[in-house]
Amino acid sequence: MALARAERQGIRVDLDYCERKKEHLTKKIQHHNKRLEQTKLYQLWHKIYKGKTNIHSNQQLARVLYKAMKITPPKLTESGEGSTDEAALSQIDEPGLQWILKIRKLNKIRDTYLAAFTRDQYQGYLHPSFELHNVRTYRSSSSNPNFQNIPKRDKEAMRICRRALLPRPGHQLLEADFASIEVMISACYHKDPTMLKYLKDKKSDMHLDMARQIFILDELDRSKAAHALLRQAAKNGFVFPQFYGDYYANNAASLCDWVKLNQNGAWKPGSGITLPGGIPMADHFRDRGIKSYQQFLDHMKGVEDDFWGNRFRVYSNWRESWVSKYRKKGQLQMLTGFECSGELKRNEIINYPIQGTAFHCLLFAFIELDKIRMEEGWKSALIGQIHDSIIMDIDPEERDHISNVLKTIVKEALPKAWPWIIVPLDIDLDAYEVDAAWLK
DNA sequence: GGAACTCGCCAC
DNA sequence: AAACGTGGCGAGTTCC
Repeated sequence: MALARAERQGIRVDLDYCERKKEHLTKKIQHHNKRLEQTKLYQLWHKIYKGKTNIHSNQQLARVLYKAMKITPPKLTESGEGSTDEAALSQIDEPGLQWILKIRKLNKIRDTYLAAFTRDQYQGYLHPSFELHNVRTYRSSSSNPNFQNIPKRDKEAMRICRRALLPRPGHQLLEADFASIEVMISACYHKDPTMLKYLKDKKSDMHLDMARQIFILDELDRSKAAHALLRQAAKNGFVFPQFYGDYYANNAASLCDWVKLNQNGAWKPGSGITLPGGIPMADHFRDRGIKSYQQFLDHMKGVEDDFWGNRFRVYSNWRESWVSKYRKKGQLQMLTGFECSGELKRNEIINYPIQGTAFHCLLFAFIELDKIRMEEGWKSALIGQIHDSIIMDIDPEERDHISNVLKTIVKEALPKAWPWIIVPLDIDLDAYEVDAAWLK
């Protein structure tokens, strides 16, 4: 019912802006099209496909690149065909591909996001569906339009799309995000003492510790830009993928992307990002006995063994026993009481309970907040939810009260209702300007 | 002309 | 033993 009420409230959308921006994008796309048509790539393409030439066909592109031009595919798709995704194309040195990538990106913004906003709006408001019956883990899904995948990381796409979404006049948009909710919930299952210490002690920093170990640096200082990047690399290139069931060989490749080192053979002195003090990453590693990608791979194998065998031994044991229990019973039961059955792979078995339970914490907060909103007759509205965050359209006068209510729900009501929560949950609020779109 | 499929790409 | 988890959706393509 709380989700249904959010659907009915809706999100205000700037229709004039959407129309203007779609036209603007169309002109830009036409311009990139003209540049593409001047390339050798396109001329060969047109020679093969004549009147059937379609620059949006990846099947045609694959045949031009990998058959006609005899380029070796840098990577393959799931079904074994030569891939034409961004990662593949950016490894091919062929003028023309840059225009394909630019056109793809602008098309995506125009046809997936802005077009959906104008198509799905009713009287200037979007009413995306939030559904609870689609996802195997008991998370939610969203559609018509999907409110849970609006661009954020790519700054250009983010600005163009989010500029279209507004608060009601005189109001402001507000996001309330659970802090590290999946890691917090995982700890409620495995109760690993090392992990619990990381989560309870605000001075400790798991990702920084992992960066120290991965990059063999004793002194790491988050306030230095290069060190902050190494921490990000450790977090997104090792720790989180490991939690999801990834392994060291993939991590090693990803980490090399982060620090700009080769993924084959020896590392050239002077290569890689520069560390504080002006030392190149490759030289730093060389002085510590790692001179090539192969040696880095061996190093990462050791880091992984230590991660699960020593640092998070209890977490690792929980995974194994959780998998055996599922295999014995054919079913797993979450801390919320929800069950999953059917054929599950190892990584699914260890991920589902964490993902589903984390979302149920969000749902608990969403429902309680909505209840209090109705009881107290707020002008502010709950308008959506993105797995671990609540999106509101608020009256600025009510902001402090909403903040207090939310903090109380998350820090007091939630752990009281669910005593298996043995970690300190928190939620961070982030408000946008009054009358401003969904961007900073 | 619609269903079902692949591929690519956006979010958490 | 296994090799990153969950979705929605647009465009192209193939099948019926």
